[in-house]
Amino acid sequence: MLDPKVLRNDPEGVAANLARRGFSFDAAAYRRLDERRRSLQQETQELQNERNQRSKAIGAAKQRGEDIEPLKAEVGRIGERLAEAEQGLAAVQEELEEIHLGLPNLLDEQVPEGADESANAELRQWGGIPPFDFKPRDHVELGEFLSGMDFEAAARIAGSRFVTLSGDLARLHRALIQFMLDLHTSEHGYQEVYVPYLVNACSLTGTGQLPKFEEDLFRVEHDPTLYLAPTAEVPVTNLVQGQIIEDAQMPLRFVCHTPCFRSEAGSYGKDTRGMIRQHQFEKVELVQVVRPDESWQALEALTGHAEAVLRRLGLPYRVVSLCGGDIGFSAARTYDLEVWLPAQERYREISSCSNFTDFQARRLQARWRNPETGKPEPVHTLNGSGLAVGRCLVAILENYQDADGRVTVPEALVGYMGGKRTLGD
RNA sequence: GGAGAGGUGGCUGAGCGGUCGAAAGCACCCGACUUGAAAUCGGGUGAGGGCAUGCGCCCUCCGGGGGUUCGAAUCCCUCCCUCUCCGCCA
Repeated sequence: MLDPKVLRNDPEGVAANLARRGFSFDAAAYRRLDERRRSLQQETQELQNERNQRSKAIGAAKQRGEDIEPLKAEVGRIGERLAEAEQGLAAVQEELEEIHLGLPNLLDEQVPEGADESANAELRQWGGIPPFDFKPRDHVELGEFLSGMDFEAAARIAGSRFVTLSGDLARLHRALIQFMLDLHTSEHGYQEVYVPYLVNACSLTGTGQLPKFEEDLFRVEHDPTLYLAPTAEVPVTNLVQGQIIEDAQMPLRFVCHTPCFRSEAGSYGKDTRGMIRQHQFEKVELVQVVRPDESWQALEALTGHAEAVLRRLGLPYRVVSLCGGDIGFSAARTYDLEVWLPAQERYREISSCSNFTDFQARRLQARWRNPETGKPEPVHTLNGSGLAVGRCLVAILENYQDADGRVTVPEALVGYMGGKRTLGD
């Protein structure tokens, strides 16, 4: 949700900013609607005031033992007018609320102009593009060779866009999770949390998935108030929903491993092969709740924490700043980490790190007590994958393969693999 | 699923249908005392919004929604949540 004062005072400026996303906002219509709200509100409040005054007078008259019947009749008539005004006001407010929940966040100045991912700006690369003196296999082939990655079994169990892992691959998958959690808790100052995987509509509205993106979610048929969480961002950020956080508590840094569930409606042709795009995948998520003046600095730090995972694993990657047309609904600025996949000969997203500024905080009513003003004010929230586990597994298989299809275990994971250094021996 | 108790300001916790936005305590802020601090004493301190934007005036909010009433934190209905006991169960 945008700052209502900004929206009211400068709807044209808001419209200009949102246009960079390709989002059209009718500032003039908004002004008219807000004017109507204002006059209806004034009228309603005047009538409410009048009713309150007269009702109090009735109370006083009654105590004096006077006849209050004529007074009651008079106030009754005000009540009728009031009910009408209140109804009109409620309708306009509902209309405004709907608009407010549908408006994406304002873009930060530094977000590159552009309509789609081709306009994303590369900020840096790490690890270069490693040479192969053979034609690298993709992770599906490697999974078949190593045995333990089974899409057909998953299809029997659930359907398409699922996978089963077994043996060393299942352990590697778990090793990645453990490694990431340990790194972020022991070296980056995050507190590990465990949260519900089913979330309600209020939480999803708070982080911005609802009301606009319901089709991306799985909803529980048995209890339609619940959805499967599409990312830990939802339950973890909602830890601060409705809270007023003391200055001394900040910044809050949470790390959380969860499964993520996405319907992938509208991506029917995309990434149908392999583990890249699944209905269910694991992620280790980083969430920060910070003072407003520290959020840009926090975004750089958080991105660095996600990058550290790739560096420790020795996986080549690049960092891109998403352009206006590619960035998510709630984000003011987003850095994607893209890992190199030799079989695809391209970089693929493995982490997305965003500063949501006060956008989620307003929806969540997550505030801190600003010591300078003594007042509760919206916090800033951030999150980033640290990292997507399935894609990370894919990247390791593809980058660490040899000509025979064996896979070297990255040094950082050997301890988590019980000392095992090579898969497929 | 059955029975009971309860949901009030940052926290704890009072609250006869009318002067209750709400006692008291804690916490916090200012001041006094003190070399300083603690303790003590005095005063202040909820949130959101509208008008004025100089002091200020007004509205809404006591889990959510609906109802009764001139008037509801207080009465009625309903839903949600928390706690205790019983049943079922990983």
